[in-house]
Order: sequence, then structure tokens, then C-alpha cells
Amino acid sequence: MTTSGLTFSPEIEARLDAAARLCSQQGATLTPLRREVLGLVLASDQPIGAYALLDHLRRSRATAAPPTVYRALEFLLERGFVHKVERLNAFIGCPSATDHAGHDHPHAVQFLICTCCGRVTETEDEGIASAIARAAERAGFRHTRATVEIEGVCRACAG
Amino acid sequence: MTTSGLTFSPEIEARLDAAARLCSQQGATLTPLRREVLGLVLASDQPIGAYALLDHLRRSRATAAPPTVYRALEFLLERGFVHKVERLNAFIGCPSATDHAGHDHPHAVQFLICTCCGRVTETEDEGIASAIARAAERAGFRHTRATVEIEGVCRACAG
DNA sequence: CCGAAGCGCGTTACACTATAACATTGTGGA
DNA sequence: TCCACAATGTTATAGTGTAACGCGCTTCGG
Repeated sequence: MTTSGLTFSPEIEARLDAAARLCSQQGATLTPLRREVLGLVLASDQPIGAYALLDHLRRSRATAAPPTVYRALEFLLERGFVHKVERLNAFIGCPSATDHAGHDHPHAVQFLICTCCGRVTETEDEGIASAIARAAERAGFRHTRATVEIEGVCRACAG
Repeated sequence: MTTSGLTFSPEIEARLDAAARLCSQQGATLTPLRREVLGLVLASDQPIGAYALLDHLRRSRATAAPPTVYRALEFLLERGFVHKVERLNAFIGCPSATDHAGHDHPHAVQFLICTCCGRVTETEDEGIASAIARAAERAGFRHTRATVEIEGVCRACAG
């Protein structure tokens, strides 16, 4: 094994390639480090914390430190490739960011956090988004973004 | 000064008294420590962090440590006297908890976070709550509570 | 060719947030 | 009296996040 970095499943590699294309369209670079961090987030079926990412990262980059992963995450967050789940202090990959290219305005997203299995799914519910917009306007509040994190039990766990 | 603890404004003292009454109705006790922590949260015009609370607390209780304030906050959170703003890792007093007594089911609340002045106001918007309930049901998700934190610029800051 | 400027990352150190675990105190009841 | 429990004290540590400085590399104008 002389390859640099990790290799992920074909599905994830395809999404990483798509992310790389989006980056270069924007004049940014999905460097090997950023690609690896994004791959690790995508490969996790649950939200993953920064220090868990760091542990994984160190398998291929022994000297990685907190700023290593936080800087990569900052880059990925800015571009919408990953999201942060505030209640969990953890990160998830954004399914839509690499699917349909370059939706410029950051769609309002919501998270469904299953307290049973720990998985988090993302939705883009227009009803919630517009209800928030109306409530903000009614309060004279010029809103820029909203964090919506819904806790409960997912369909699979509820049986 | 031989009084124990701090003293707050008459408005806040009145709310503290109301909270104490609610506690005793529930068989709980708003101890001097808990009362003081709640008073400090209510006296802050912005969300206040646990360690800022700890600093204030130490003026009257020199030996206070992190668990001191976190345990008081846990008690106050459980009863809805304070809320945590996840994006800020900080706490705010709940205006409605001490106003109208004993609404048993925890109303869905939302926060409007002004990125300009740092103040956070609380709303109880039925439109947002029902939109969340609909979206969750559509996803087969049995939701128990939702965190809604809306960032933007408040009316006062926007001018 | 040279030097400045900017990006990406390494590296060290530290700040901030939160909890575990055990000890102590006081109160009320069997 | 002894026990049980609630509340807090106390010590230590875990978990999350950032500041600050330096270095190598590329690019680009002079």
C-alpha cells in the first residue's frame, strides 16, 4: 500500500469526485486532506464528532491535530458538503450537496435525530421553512438561517 | 451585608418567587443556590454561559465549581425555567415559565438569535410547531421535541 | 530570476464546555 | 439511633474548539 490517504466505497468516491468538481467550479480545491475528511463523514452512518474524525484520520496521517480536522470541516461546512448537528456536536454529510450541482442559495434543512439508533436524516421541508420565514417577519426579524433539529424515534426504531 | 446569596431587581425577585411557588407545587425545592443561578440567568440581557454564571456565582460562593452551576442548570432546565441555546452553548431565562403557572406540556419554543446585538428572544409559534409535526409525521418520525434557532438581525439592530 | 502574497497545512499551546466519581452535610422517617 | 435521601462540596478528568506562529508551495508582477 503506497497509496496516499484512504479509499472509500465506490459510491462515496463518486460523491467525493462530484464534490471535487463543484469545488473547482468555485475556484476552490478539495485537497487530499479535505477529501479524506469528507469521505470519513460520508462513510459514517451516524453523526461523527471532530475527535472521532481525528482518530480515523490519524490512521493515514499520524501527525494530525485538532486544527487539521477543524479546518477541513470549516471548508466543508462553508460549501454545504457537511452539516453540523448542534445538539450532538457532530457532523453529517449533506446528501443533496453532491447530488444536484451548485444550488447556490443554501436551502433550509432540518434534521431528524433518532434518539434510539442515533441516526440523523436530513429533510428540506418547505412548510417548516416558510413557517419560520413568516414567524421571523412577524417579529421584525431579518433571518439569515435557521437550525432545526427534531428529536424523536425514527420509523425503523418505532417498528 | 450578612444576607446570604445575591439580591436582584424587584421584577426578577418576583419571578423567582413565582418559580419557587411552582417548584413547591411540584414537590421540588428552589434552593438558595438554584434561586441564585436562575436570578443570574434572568438578570442577563443576553444568553449567558455556564462558566460566566460560575464567575458571578463565586462572588457570593467562593468555592463554587462547574458541577455547582451545571447541577442547578439541570434542575432549572428540567422545569423549563431556563432554556439552552445550542448554537451558543448558553442559557436564557424562559419568560413564560414563571408568568402563567404550570403549563404541563412543554410548549415548542423557538429562539431568534440576533447576530448583531447578541440578544435572543423566545417565541412560541404555532405555525412552526405544526409544520414540524407534519414533516415529522410524513417521515414516519415520532418526534418528542424540536430545537429551532433562527439567526438574523433583530428589529432594533436593523433600524 | 527574485520577492511579495496567499493558501494549505503542521505544530504547540491553550480556552472553553461538560461530566464522572466520591465525600460531606443536613433532614426526616422507621 | 440508624437509615435513606436530597443537595451540595470537592477533585479530577473528559470532550469540544481556537489562537498563534511557522513552513513549504504556488503564482504573479517586477
